[in-house]
Amino acid sequence: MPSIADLIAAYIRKLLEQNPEGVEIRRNELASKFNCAPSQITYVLTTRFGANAGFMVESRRGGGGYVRITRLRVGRRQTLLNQLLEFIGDAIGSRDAEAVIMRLWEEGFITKREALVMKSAVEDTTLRIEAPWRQRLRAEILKAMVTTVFRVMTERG
Amino acid sequence: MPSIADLIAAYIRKLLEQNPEGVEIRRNELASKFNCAPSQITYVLTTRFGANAGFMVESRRGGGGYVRITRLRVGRRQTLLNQLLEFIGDAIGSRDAEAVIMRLWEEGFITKREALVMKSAVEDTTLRIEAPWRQRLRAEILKAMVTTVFRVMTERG
DNA sequence: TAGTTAAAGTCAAACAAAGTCAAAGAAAGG
DNA sequence: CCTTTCTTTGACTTTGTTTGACTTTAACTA
Repeated sequence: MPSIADLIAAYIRKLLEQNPEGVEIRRNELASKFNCAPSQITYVLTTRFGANAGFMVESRRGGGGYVRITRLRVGRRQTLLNQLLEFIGDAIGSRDAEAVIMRLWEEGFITKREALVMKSAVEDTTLRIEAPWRQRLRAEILKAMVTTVFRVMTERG
Repeated sequence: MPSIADLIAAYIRKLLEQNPEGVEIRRNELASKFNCAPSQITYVLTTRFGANAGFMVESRRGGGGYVRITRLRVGRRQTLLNQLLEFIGDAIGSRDAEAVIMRLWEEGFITKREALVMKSAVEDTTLRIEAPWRQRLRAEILKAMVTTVFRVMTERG
């Protein structure tokens, strides 16, 4: 006998099939539809639709609140992250750094503004420090930012 | 189901699109159009069209009163930018740097993700370099990013 | 000018979500 | 059985919205 959690998960998956872009539910509504505590929905969301399952969950409280669930193109994501980190390596020049950032932007992982902010952080004019160290430092900073982008993308909230 | 507040906000945004210079409404009229308490309009104005969202709201009471909503031009932002740049100075510790970023976030100038990316760029663990230089470098990077945030915002208008 | 009326503002209370967490219960594994 | 892991629940918290009673300000009118 499947648990309620499984039924709810199946239901949400069905919704997602019908609308692959992402679905919006109301926690309490769903809970009463399945005759369970609202926190059960939260449980299903965290156990079955969390980061590692390849989904993103956003929500809002208060009147007109909602929970939005969207699928992430997960495969490409992880590989891109690894590709980029490898490409950056221990040291990287400003031109290559820019290429990394542009790539992220083209692939739709960051906004233009984020791209500009990131770029400004690793420009030669910002990193005023002796040449051999500059490349290393740039690599550190860039890797930190890129990793954050990908990490945050999979978090909730 | 979007809240009334969202509907009202959408309506005002539509008005602003049609007339980018600024828009004048009558609070009570709008309220009865949306079947809500007049103070609801005030609520929408303060939560969705405040200074941090880049708008200015002027109003007048009494007979022939009105509420005018206009996009904010650079002025006030500029002062915050200058304040922050001054605070950062030539060198800054990680705690203060974080405070700067938090301030930007609280004031609504950057998203949470942008905040996290910026923070990751200036963390101690990222800036692996001798102590006295680290503070300087952090200041440079932070100033570059903050300036970019404001510059890009201004471009968007 | 005083009084009236027509606005808009303020603020706190009530309401409406969703989140958190720990404890109790059920299944599964050894 | 006994332990561990997964599920379910409910009390409490946090966040966001809606309302209404009361205040302030401006314009008009006698």
